[in-house]
Amino acid sequence: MHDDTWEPPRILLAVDLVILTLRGGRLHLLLVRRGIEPFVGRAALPGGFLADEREDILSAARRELREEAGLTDIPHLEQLGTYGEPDRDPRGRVVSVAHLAVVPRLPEPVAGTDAAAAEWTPVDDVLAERVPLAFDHLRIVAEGVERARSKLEHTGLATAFCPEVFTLTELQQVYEAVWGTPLDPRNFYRKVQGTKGFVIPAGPPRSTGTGRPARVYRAGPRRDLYPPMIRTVPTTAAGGGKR
Amino acid sequence: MHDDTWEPPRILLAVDLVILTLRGGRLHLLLVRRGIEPFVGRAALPGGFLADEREDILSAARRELREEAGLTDIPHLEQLGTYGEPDRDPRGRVVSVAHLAVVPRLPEPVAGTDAAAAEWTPVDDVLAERVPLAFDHLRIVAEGVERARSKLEHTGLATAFCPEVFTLTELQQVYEAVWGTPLDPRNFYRKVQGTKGFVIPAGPPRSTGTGRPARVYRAGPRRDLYPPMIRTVPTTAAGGGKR
DNA sequence: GCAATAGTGTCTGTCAGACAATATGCC
DNA sequence: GGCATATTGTCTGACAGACACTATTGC
Repeated sequence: MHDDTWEPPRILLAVDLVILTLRGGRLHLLLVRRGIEPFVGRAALPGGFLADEREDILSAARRELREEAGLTDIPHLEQLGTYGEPDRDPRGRVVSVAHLAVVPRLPEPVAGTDAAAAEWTPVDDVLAERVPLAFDHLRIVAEGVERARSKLEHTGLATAFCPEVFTLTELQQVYEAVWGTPLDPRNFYRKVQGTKGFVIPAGPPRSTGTGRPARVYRAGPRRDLYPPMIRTVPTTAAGGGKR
Repeated sequence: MHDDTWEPPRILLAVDLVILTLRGGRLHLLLVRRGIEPFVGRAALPGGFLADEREDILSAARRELREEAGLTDIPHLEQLGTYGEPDRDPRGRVVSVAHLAVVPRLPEPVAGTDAAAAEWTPVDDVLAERVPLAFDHLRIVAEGVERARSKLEHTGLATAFCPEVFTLTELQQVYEAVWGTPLDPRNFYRKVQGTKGFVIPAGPPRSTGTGRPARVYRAGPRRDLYPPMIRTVPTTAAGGGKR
């Protein structure tokens, strides 16, 4: 197939991070402002090259999370996909392994050490292309958000958006924000409580200022939800066929 | 963070392929026998390095599929994940992008041009470690098979295991083989036919030698199945709780 | 007719969605 | 008490699982 002198090409390996959280009932994404070419000044996903020959890919993702976003406790971090089109980076052949991270709401827009600026941006603005991104990052964001939406259905990922202890209403708001659909609280309660191991009680009810105090829970050990949470589809206008 | 002379490491990029098919009602996997070090003589996934600096990752996967397995029509090929632990390959730092391919039953064990030998191996034998694999390929296979099982539930992937036209019984056998669960044909019929766009009629019934001839279908345009096909879980011994 | 497989109809329990009613805090 | 939110309960339609029954071929 090749002659004896053929050597496989060596390429640059990067990691990129889709970091999602909830702020004010809306899904937000952490973006950094690029300080160097290419795409100077453009918003981009946090990320960077492998530090050295021996760094593990997941470790690199965690390091970037720390360096660029100041995030140290990561409730959830998983590989999303690998993007390696030959021309995605004008500097040469760069293959990037994208990761999805989900974090609870944090104190404030974290100022990274490496990045010029890191800020939370509403996901809607990014997907609607009101905020242009560098490289092929728009596509990566779209796939990351869809992954998160899908994982909400049949895993306990939703709890990763919440603080250590949370109320069921807060958990419901996670679903509503990520899916963009309102849910009936009563059915939501029944569903969540009927799914053993999804959430577990954590202490006495906590007053929220107004109304009856809600019981608090923490994330349970259950990883796969069955039956899954249902992402209701807007009924197709007239008559409503099945989706 | 680094001094000005720092340069990111350059690494080798490979693609590996988990190619699944059905043979005799059992799920099989294509393996090649390694002809060179490391792991000479050991079974391994088909795969190889990027051909050159400009080759796309997906193209590389298709090329390996052709070169090592002689497969040209690929009904389904998708990225599975990227494996890059520093010590997974004794030759140095190799990062591999694994892909999942699903093909209909083929004429016979294809003899590759590159590989010393390519043969279909029952997935059970691999997962039970009766057939030892090179590198971290066992883990890749496990994740590929689980991905296939999962995609059967909520996508039309099952049709990729079938020839151009097929009967519903054949389609049912795909589910039974991949999931390892027997299904009730009558409920299966009802379910599949109630899912618009999953399969579409293709010509008159075809006699199978004995019994009533079955209607034939081809894969429909539907990609996501809702409601999903159900993978019934063996009831947990005594009393049967929900899973 | 008989064997064998394809395909339909019916019954029943479970679960999702709608929504009424009750509980418990703050003022 | 009055307001606001949390939580429980009930009703109903849709669907999954079990299984009896009919249809269509080869012999």
